Amino acid sequence: MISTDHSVKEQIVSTADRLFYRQGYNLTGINQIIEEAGVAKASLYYHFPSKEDLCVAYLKRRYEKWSSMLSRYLEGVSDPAKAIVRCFECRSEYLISNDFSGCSYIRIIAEMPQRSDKINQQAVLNKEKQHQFFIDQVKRMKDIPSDNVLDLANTIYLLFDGATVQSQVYRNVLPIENAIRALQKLI
Amino acid sequence: MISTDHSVKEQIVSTADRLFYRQGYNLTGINQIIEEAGVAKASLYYHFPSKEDLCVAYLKRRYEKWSSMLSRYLEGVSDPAKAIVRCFECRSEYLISNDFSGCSYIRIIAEMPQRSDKINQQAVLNKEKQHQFFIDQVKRMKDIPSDNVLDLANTIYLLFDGATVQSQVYRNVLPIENAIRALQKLI
DNA sequence: AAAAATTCAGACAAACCTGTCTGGCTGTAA
DNA sequence: TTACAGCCAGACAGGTTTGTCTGAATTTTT
Repeated sequence: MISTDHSVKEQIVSTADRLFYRQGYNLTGINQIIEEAGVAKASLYYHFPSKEDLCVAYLKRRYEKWSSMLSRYLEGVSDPAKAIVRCFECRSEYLISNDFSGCSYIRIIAEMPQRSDKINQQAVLNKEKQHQFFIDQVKRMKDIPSDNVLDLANTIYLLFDGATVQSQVYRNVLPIENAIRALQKLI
Repeated sequence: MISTDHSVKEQIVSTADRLFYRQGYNLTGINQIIEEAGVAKASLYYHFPSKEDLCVAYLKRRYEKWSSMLSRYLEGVSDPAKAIVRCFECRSEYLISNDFSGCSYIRIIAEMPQRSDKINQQAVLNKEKQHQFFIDQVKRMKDIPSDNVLDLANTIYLLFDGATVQSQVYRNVLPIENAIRALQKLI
């Protein structure tokens, strides 16, 4: 039960993750997912009641991938200012290794503008975690007056999303490099 | 001939503009467009060979709308630093009056990741015009060393896209206000 | 061994999609 | 008057979509 459950369900999620991220949610059909995953359609609907639920699993998976990659980039880094720069450097590698597909949370919101459903809630939740990361780092920085912490974190967060989106648009990491230069004047 | 031609084609484009921007390109069907526009399907395909071509017209229309709105915001403004702030204030009203649908160029690229077609070219072209606006304004600013012009313009451009995207995600204009605060420390 | 959970292949339903085509109507231009 | 541009309604083709269902096989748990 454990090994088979893991194998089939894992195969479905990882295939959906790859296709949703590369092609977009609306342009990826269930039939393509099951074909490339090598599983039966009934197996997919056994684990996920609907495509929508599979999408939520996809967004969670994206966060896990980003999060573990970021952890690797932060190994041995104790200075919070350095950690923020490393986060942007991580973003650069993340986008390169994912064919400049941008931010999955932003993209899913761009694709499905109607709100109040599971998908949008998960996307916004994930984005808030990114926001919180910058708040946490700035709080750890010395000589930042406490009433400026949120402002600085928000500015960094704006640069982060701007750089991610522009890297997707132009298909290169120059916007990330621009953001890092801007960062270094701020912190 | 002139009035009828204008009336029907214009009706198609303005309806497509509204629906593509609100619902997204892939979730909007030709049938919904012709129904809400009150025109025949043959009329739509008389003016536009394909949905793709209609989308290009939509992107051009979006630029016209943004551009004319920005011009109103810049009336009587001669100081370039003030013009940049006004551009962000304009963005705030633009997003509010469009139900926080974000940037149509970014969204279309997010929806259709495959490149080298007319749609992506038009989207990138429109984004480059936004970029160029900031470059032009920064160039007009006094006491900016010429080798810092591009860096400053790029930073502002990053804040602009970051604020636009986050306003769409969170459905409010707080990110724009954050960006304006960051701006005022830069210029 | 019996029961329950998991997986399979694939048909099927009902709805949608883009784009084409038929055939006819109207108004303007030559 | 003839010709053509513009527009109409709607059928149609050929494909796609998500999700359901059948019925059987396999694995795991009890």
